[in-house]
Amino acid sequence: MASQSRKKSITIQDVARHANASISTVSNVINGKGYASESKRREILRSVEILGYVPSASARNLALARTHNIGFVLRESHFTHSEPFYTRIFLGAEFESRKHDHYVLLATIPEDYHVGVDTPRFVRERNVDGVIVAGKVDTAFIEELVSVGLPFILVDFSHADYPCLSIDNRGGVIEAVSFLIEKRGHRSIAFLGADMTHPSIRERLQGYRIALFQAGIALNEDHVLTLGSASPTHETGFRLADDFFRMPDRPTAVFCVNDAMALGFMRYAHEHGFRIPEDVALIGFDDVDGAVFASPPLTTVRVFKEQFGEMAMRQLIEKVEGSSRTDGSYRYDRTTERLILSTELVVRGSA
Amino acid sequence: MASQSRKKSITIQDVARHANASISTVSNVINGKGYASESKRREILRSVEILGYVPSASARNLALARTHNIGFVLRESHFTHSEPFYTRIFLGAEFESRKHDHYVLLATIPEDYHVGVDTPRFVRERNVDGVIVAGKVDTAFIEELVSVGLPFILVDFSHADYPCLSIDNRGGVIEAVSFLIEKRGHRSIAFLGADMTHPSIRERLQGYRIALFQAGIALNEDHVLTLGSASPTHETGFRLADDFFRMPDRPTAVFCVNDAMALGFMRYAHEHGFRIPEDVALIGFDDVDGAVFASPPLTTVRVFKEQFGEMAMRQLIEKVEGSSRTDGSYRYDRTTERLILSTELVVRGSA
DNA sequence: GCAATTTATCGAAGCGCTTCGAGAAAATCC
DNA sequence: GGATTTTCTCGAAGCGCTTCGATAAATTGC
Repeated sequence: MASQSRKKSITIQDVARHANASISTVSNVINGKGYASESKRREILRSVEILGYVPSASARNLALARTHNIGFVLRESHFTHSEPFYTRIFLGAEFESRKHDHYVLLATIPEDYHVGVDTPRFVRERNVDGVIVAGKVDTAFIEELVSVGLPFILVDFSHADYPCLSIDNRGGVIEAVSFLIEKRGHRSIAFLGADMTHPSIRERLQGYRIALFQAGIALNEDHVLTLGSASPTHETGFRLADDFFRMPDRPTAVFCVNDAMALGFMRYAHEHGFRIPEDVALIGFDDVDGAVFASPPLTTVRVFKEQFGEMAMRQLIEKVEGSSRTDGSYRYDRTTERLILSTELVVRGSA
Repeated sequence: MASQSRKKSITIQDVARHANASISTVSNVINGKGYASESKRREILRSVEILGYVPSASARNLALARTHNIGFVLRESHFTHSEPFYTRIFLGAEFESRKHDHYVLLATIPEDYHVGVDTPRFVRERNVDGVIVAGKVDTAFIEELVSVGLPFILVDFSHADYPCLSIDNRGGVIEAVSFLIEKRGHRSIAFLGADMTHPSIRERLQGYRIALFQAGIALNEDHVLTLGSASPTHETGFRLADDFFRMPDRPTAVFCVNDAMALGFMRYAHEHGFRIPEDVALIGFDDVDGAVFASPPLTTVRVFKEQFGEMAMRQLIEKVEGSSRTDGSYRYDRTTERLILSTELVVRGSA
């Protein structure tokens, strides 16, 4: 059974000996640098094949002062809810990282971050070449990243002038709300939100306002229901639904700031005998997995999450590679500082 | 703005110089090995503090021929569905890994695995000290792991004689079904399943049988509804619900092999006007996030997923550490080969 | 045809760390 | 008090890789 002797892994030395070449030549051939005669190259490659040589990452990293790791950071609460949204982004990033021969190290940080205490191990140990920060995090963390000089990119969040990748929140909401107005004939539409300090959520609110404005509908502030600083969760949606259905002159449609809330809203409706979309039309944002399984399936604004993660990873690696070339110092590339990913309205049964 | 010069990171050399000691002494003090006078030790520690020294993982790994990485492998489909079940296990593992100063590298492999082609990069490059395999994977992969001599542990799966960690599937189902019988007075209970080749699912079926037997209820094979080799997904649950509700002499309660299926079943019921638990009582397995938000909230068998991941990580690291000490060869510790985690019945509205 | 390039190949120094002796100094033993 | 043993400290040899010259051979230029 599985008693296995530790295999002495074969090194570049072995290849060199086997191919009758020097270590440096082998290294060059493998990395496609420098010169090498066709014959030598072939022989070395053959030896690599025969011996099954695979370079040691540790050794290479040590020599290159690179780690080939990218850190991925989110807030604890995001991951603990196994938030499908960020999970997908993570997935996209992970996927992309392989193409570039990088690994992704994950870490979570608490909501209120304390520099030093909560510092992810991989930044303390400088065990990553760059960091992807997903979602809203304590800005103290971002500043720490800056101070240790680690390249990073913010995803679905923004802060000061740092490079970031955002969703087209405004555009997405405008499309959704305009759809309710133009295609479905609603004139009275509520906005349900939470955590209104979040940049993305503010943008969604803006989108809502703009869409109403464009349609010439006066904004009724009573139609904007938010739960202070609560997170936009299923639970929050459920609670706001309670407020909503008690409204005297209740709107005929609802836009929820994300799908989790929309689903919570939907559950409330179910449990209280309100019908969707007959009694109230509902649109969410994100297009999470559960959206399509809801009954009725949720109409929502789709965000291409995997693509989002991929993009972030690509941007970051580009920056990292760039910076390692011009050794000494690097500068963020102004042209790719802020990217915006567009969304797509997915019309299903709820609206 | 963020133009930042690459900081020359400080090394053990710097500490040695600053503390007026030799490199080897510094190394010893840091790792708590060998001898060191109290004065020297203090001085060195102080220098470490002042200079903010953090050992380079690459260098240490190279010297120790260890990576301090643990691989976590699942099937693509599992992760693509952002399967909350495995995500949680991953989380637990990730969490535990930090305590032991390890990182977790994630990889997915396709359903039908081809040795060599699909080999996760970290096993090809021997970039991990051990591997956690979550869920059912192609056995070819497991055999590859054996052949390269990488320690591993199977989670929620088992194969041959390899170390594994399982859920108490049998016990969990027995508790659930007995509950339906004894506390809720059901005498006719259906079993909905899928992917019946999966060890865990077979065990659940066994549990179902045992519970009926214990209650002196004759097993009616027609009450076991399965969808060949399909996965136990939301969709599968939905489809089997259709079969179920068309049954001439339909049972009064249903046990679904997991929550995803139960939720799918529930959606079907909703959409077709059947009421839960009035028309049919429903119990799932896993206690996924969505279970509590369903209406009615789903009664289910809770699996402690995070704990599951933690446990797997602890086991694996123990094995890895052990093996690196007795250099040369290691042997699996027979006493911890197969661990079983118990479950808990969570009674909510659906039964 | 000889200097100037370009191409090939290699040895050796280093990346930052661990660890194995070896040599001193201090403590312990009869 | 001399022989052991224990404690302390350090230099140096790796770990497997990249890379910077150096050297030599082949190619080019005029």
